[in-house]
Amino acid sequence: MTDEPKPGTSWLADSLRQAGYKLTAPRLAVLRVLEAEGEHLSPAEVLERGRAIYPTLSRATVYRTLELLTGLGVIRPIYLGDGGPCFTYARGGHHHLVCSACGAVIEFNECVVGELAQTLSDQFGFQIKSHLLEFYGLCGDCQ
Amino acid sequence: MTDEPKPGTSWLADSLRQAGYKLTAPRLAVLRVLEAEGEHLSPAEVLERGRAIYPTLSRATVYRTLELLTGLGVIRPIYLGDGGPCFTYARGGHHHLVCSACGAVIEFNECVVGELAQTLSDQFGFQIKSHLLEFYGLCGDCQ
DNA sequence: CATTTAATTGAGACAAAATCTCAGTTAGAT
DNA sequence: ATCTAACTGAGATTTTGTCTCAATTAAATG
Repeated sequence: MTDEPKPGTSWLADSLRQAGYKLTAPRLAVLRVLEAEGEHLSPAEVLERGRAIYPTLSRATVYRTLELLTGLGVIRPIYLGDGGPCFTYARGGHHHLVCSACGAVIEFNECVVGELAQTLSDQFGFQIKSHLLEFYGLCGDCQ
Repeated sequence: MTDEPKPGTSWLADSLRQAGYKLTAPRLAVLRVLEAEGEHLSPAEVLERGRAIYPTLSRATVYRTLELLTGLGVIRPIYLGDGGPCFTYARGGHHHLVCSACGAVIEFNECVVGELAQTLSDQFGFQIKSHLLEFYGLCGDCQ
């Protein structure tokens, strides 16, 4: 075994493989970008960074792969500030304070939704994988 | 005093007026659409429905008005499923269960964030106006 | 009520983002 | 090694969002 992980052994890659999708070089490039950055990447950024890994990566493939991963529930599009959608892992929780005026995003860690998640899961027969909790308002500077 | 609107006046219109913006017919058409539907309207839908009220309403005006209201913190863009952004009131809380597979959105009412909101408000000097709590996963049909 | 003025508007050019098509390529099963 | 359905890139196309500018208008003022 080398120190380098084999291609296609990450959580994202495993998700694709287990769902029966092929692990192609263009897809692996997208996965590597998502795994390297992890948070808050727009499709355009994924394309740009992905081409550093796999130069002929096409925009269509980026969108297709993001859609695929979204459908599998392993990444999620979210909205931060005014900059269009970006993608983040759909694992665990994401917690933001978003300023309506300047668009600043503050992350916090308290998680108060665990019990509620269980209740909702039971109540609606919904299998919960992740959550997003955002507060909107005015940051200290903008008040 | 109270946020309860007087009869004949709307919360959105009052927000614009109090911020010093003119209450024009095109803007009122947009407000009426938002107030009639309230939730989850895309800019294209606002334009289409707005033109039923004010036929020459332009796309630019829709975007400008949505941006204005967003800047005032009275509506918020959110992403549901795979569609583009849609707008919803930035008042109180919005609580969704979103299915990663089929895009179904279930709303629920339990609110567990009140105490946390106060804590964060104190901790970050952030004035909180609304929140969004979404759970992602698989709905009963898609499991 | 008429005048004034700065905010607001629509139309359409423009730019950016996202989707679709299709012939060629490829991962992975056999 | 072969086969085949899944996948791909390139670029056309559509959709979405932004910008400009001359014309219009809300509302303050007299």
